[in-house]
Amino acid sequence: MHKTHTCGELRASHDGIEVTMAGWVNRRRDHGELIFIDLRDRFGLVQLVADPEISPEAHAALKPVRNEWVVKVVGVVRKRPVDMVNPDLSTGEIEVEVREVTILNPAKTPPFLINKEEEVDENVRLKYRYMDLRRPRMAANLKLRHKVVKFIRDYLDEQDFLEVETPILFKTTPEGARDYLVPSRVHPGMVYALPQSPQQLKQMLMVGGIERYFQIARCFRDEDQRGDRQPEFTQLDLEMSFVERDDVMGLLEDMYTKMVAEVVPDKKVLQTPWPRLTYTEALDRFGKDNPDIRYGLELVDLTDLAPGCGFGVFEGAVEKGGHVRGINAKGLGNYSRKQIDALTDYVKQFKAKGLAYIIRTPEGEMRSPIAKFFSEETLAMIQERMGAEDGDLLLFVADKAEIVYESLGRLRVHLAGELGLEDPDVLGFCWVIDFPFGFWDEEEQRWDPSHHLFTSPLPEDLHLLESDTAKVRGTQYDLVLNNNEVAGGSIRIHDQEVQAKVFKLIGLDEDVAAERFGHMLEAFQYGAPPHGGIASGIDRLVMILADEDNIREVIAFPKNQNARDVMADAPTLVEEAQLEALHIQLNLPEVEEEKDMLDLH
RNA sequence: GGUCCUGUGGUGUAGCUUGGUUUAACAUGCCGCCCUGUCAAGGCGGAGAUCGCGGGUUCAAAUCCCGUCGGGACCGCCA
Repeated sequence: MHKTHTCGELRASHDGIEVTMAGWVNRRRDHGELIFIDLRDRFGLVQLVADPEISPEAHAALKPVRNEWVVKVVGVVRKRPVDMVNPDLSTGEIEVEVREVTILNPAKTPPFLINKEEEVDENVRLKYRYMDLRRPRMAANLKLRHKVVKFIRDYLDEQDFLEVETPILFKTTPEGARDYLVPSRVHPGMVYALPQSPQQLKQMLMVGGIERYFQIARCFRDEDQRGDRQPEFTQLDLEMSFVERDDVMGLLEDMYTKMVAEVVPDKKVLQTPWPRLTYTEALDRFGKDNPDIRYGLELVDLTDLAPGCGFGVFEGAVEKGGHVRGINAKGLGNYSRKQIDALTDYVKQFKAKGLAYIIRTPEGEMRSPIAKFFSEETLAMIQERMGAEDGDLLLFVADKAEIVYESLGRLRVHLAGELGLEDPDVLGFCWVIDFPFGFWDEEEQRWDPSHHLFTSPLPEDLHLLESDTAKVRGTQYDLVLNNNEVAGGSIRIHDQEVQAKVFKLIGLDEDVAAERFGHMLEAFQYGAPPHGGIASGIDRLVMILADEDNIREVIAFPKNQNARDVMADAPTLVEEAQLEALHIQLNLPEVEEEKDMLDLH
């Protein structure tokens, strides 16, 4: 070992001992004769002092040393005089008097400062990611991520789960997201696909008698990026046999509640046990199936007041079967016309035609372009239902139900941001259950499962599966945390007949189903236990626990929005010989071809 | 595929609206000299940007216009 102690562990009690330390130069303060160096490793910072009267050789050796050089020193721990203690440093009571110096590696001037919290262009950070990882922010995020995963592994191990690895090279399934494909050399023209999730495999493990399985699984989806989406990401994937949905939900709830207490003890879980909302309730109250329950601003249904209310927009929407709903933006009664116009533009992104409003100024005046249409009674009833007081701003959308939910649900989150209602130290976990089993796809003329095609309907709705599909609810459960879906699962179909009916509903021919899922259908004929499970996005979960708003901040080597690795510069063109071995001929769009040719030079 | 935002020394910003006292400013970093108690050390001096790229308008462009490339946010997409 190049070190006897880490840079974070020396205390006053080590006074007088000889130590060997190694790390990176975090900062140097050169007084000419006396040189101070803050030496950094993953465990902390320690002050080295080079005094030419004690060791002229060591002093001379440290003279040329600069930031981020890697050095090893032998020295003696000295307690600092009381007035020179640095209370901001865990090792601030001592310093190390340097006797010998070895330069393990000099370093070029870093592209950005490691020792200073400073916003740096993300492209630069990603190009020099190995430097970025030395900074406290990334180091802390990776440590937190480790702790989360470690807790999960320990907890599930104690609950008799087995961690089983499943293949990365698997079979393409055209359902769901676009697959990443891997061409086969041995089988010309054929491909493997990287798994979008180990869904089928974990169900096969249940047939295999594993009973309790989990995996910290890498998943791949070839879709466009977002702040919370990467082409490859990590899921806690788990599956259990002989369980019902309460068992799976209960397990995850207990595990994450304990995990939060241990890993982020400063954060507070909003409510225990976690609230359970039906899909319908989530939409009615929050406008979305991934609600942020940390604050109010809930949607208020005014649909029943619309007929004959006198305001044509409301009446018309309801006549066409739509809804009228509102939000009381508490305390925004001082909003200007311009600010309200900005809110209107915001909801128009989500296809709302407009945003009606009633202002109650803090002085008790009412201002509204629509109030004049209503009778006194209706106006009073609207305000009463919305709990309106002086100083409030009432906002309304009247439209098709989906548009009302989407626009007000988004507006609610937007307003909460403006009002500063999103407390990062509060974790608003909640379950959303009783999802519709599927949604009718008008274009494709078939049912589209709201979870996936192995999700079992609720047993009590099973008899409606073919007669009244729209009324059937699934066993799906989603775990939502502060506006993010962080887990989703279901009880699976283990009955071939039910599975066959579902395939039919979603428009999968029997022979197509057999080709794609024959292995599963066959397996289910050999004694499949009832089973269910859940998958939880680790990146998203850690992102929230780390107070980051981008998933890239909790991934060591993420890809950018164009799915490029800017450090290694992947993806790249490939040698002709490699393509030949894979029996592949390129058919590039003309413009792309020119661009790629240029890239080669 | 679409909408919006963005690009100025190594890094972070100012300047751009209203073109010309700009020889492009400030902070930090970098280099050199001085300095024995600093911990964001200090003092003095210095180097470093043809303002992403291309074209246009103009007597004159970082600044206005068009195109293009890179980055980001969002929509579509993500069973």
